[in-house]
Amino acid sequence: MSVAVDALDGLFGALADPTRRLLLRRLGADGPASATRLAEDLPVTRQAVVKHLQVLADAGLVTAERAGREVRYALAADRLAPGVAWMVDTGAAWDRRLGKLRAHLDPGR
Amino acid sequence: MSVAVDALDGLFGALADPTRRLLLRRLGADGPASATRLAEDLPVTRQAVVKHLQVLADAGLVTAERAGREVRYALAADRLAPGVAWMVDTGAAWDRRLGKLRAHLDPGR
DNA sequence: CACAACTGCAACCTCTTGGTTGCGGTAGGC
DNA sequence: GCCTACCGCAACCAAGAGGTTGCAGTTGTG
Repeated sequence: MSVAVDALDGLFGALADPTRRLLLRRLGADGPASATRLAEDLPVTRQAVVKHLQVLADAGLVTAERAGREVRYALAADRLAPGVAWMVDTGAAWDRRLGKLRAHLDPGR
Repeated sequence: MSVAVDALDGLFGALADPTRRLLLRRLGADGPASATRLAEDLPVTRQAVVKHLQVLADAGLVTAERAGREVRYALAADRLAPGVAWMVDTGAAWDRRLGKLRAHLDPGR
């Protein structure tokens, strides 16, 4: 299963697909649901949805819990945090560089 | 070239690869550089790096500017914003739902 | 019990991705 | 003017992603 060298691989990889982002949005807005139910509104098969949900689960963005003969998938939105952190960090490093550059070009302030 | 239906496809897709994240980090930390120079520190060919930089450029995360016989690639960190926004929005929708649920379960305060 | 509704597994197919090699073009240095 | 960097294009390749179909297993209901 190629144990993602970096957890961010799984995270951003999961978010790279529009269907998966839609699933996350639905789960966030309407609450937990089963794969069969989620597939009803989508132009793809239940199996395809299951695969997407598994990718999301591997990335930790979704939790799967069995309830009788259903499996309810729920959003785990806190797992988005590392992604946000990475982006903010990267942007921050860039800002610092710009800051230094600006200071250098304009030492008088 | 499959004109990414959603710009977020390109953004998250670009960030899903560790080599590309590394490139962004380097460009952010050390400033603009050429593909040849960037490839020196990586275990892949220049051509592979060029392809990665093109993906990043398509996502708007990097700008390419010709300087003599070199091409300097620079980070465009502000393009990370839509990604951050999407994540925060998704998390926020989830929080609101949790809030309503909590209010419903515990109306006494 | 019998039947309907869900899930789970597996095979298979096509298109994309990350990577390589080889070669031809162009810009600077001596 | 010649040689040495760089860049750009194209062909090619193996592996993975997204999707489908078909079928078997499990759980709830009349």
